[in-house]
Amino acid sequence: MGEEIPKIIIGRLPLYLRVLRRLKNEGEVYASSQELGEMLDISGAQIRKDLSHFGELGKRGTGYEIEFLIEKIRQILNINQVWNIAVVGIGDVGHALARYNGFVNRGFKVTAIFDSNEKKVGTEVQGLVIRDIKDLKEVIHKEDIKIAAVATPASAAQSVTDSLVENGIKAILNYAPIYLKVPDDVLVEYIDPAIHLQKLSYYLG
Amino acid sequence: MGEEIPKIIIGRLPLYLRVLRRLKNEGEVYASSQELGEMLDISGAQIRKDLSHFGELGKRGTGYEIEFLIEKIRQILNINQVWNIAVVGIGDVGHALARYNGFVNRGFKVTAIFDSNEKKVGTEVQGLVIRDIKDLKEVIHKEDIKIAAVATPASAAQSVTDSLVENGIKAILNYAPIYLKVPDDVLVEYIDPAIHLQKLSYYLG
DNA sequence: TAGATTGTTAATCGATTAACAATC
DNA sequence: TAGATTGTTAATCGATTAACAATC
Repeated sequence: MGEEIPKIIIGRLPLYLRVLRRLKNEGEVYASSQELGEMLDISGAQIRKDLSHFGELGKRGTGYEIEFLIEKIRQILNINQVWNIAVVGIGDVGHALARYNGFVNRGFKVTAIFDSNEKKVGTEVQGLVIRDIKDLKEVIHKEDIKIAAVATPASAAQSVTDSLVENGIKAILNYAPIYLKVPDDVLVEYIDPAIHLQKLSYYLG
Repeated sequence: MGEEIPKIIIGRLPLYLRVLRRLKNEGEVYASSQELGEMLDISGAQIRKDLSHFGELGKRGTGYEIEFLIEKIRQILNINQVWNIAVVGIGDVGHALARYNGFVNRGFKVTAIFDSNEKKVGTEVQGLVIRDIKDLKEVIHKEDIKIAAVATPASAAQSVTDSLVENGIKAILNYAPIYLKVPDDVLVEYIDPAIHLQKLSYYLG
């Protein structure tokens, strides 16, 4: 129970959740590891192994009860609650994030948006007022925000990150095309479309 | 030489490229594997091992010549050319992609944008006219497009993908929150902010 | 009971790290 | 030459897969 779960397994749980939700929507009640594996292009053995870290979640001979497994994974990932998210930098990407409806029911809600441009501050996006980046401290504490998305230009990303960390942010989704320096107890995930495309072009010869 | 390079190594090359470019901008001429490793939070040994797959690219006692290594990695990744990109689905995400300037100088250029909404078709984004999705075939061939980004709603993503594949697209950057079924010779990379956030929230207890 | 599928062990496979001779 | 750092081998570590007894 107390064992450390490998990061790579945690990384697959959200994918399991996504296909389980789809199956549930389609009216399915049970799913076997093989069935799930085929939908994700991974082996059934791997899915069983991954899930076994969290207890005996399936029924021999039957498979996994979808509704139960969804609830279980939501618990494991701590998304049986809604996390408030701050978005910093309301350019195209920040704007898209603020309006993104893929967060609904997946555990997250953008509740604060920031920019440093005086012309943007005070205007609204999706019913949220863009706040001045100077108000970071106040808003983060008031809204009890622990996760932030950095969508500023690369030049501003590190200093914005430093402010976020200083104000208690523990996890960052970084869209700026640089590696962010953060303390060991702060987590960062990177999203950079150019990086993803560069992986693809290798194989296009 | 003829050996297959592990996918995980190819995945790191774009990151190496990014820090090398940064060092070059800062006026540096040489970088050691340890220095690069510290900037990326990986070991120098791993960087040396990765690069050794492509020849003897460094100088013992000195490190790697930055400009040379950048050029070499660009060659390996096939981004010493510009790939035309099609973006399908011009909602917030598609719009952000069309206007994204992080592609410049990194090997890619959005040259065609598509939507199925008649009200959007014909309007311009970043100097590009939104084309009807029915014109996929014509435009893809005319512009010699091999890579596409899918930024449609989940419900349309698979059928759009099928059309793309039918028309010769070999690599897809998928923003729709579903797993896409494609033939073995077509590559897909996935970007889903909710999935990334779910990985983070696990660690927030 | 017969059939199906889990949970788990052991075997395999692959990636990372440590260490150091080669060499700039 | 002395110092530094690569390229590479061997050792270690970790992840995936195969196989099957347990059991629903």
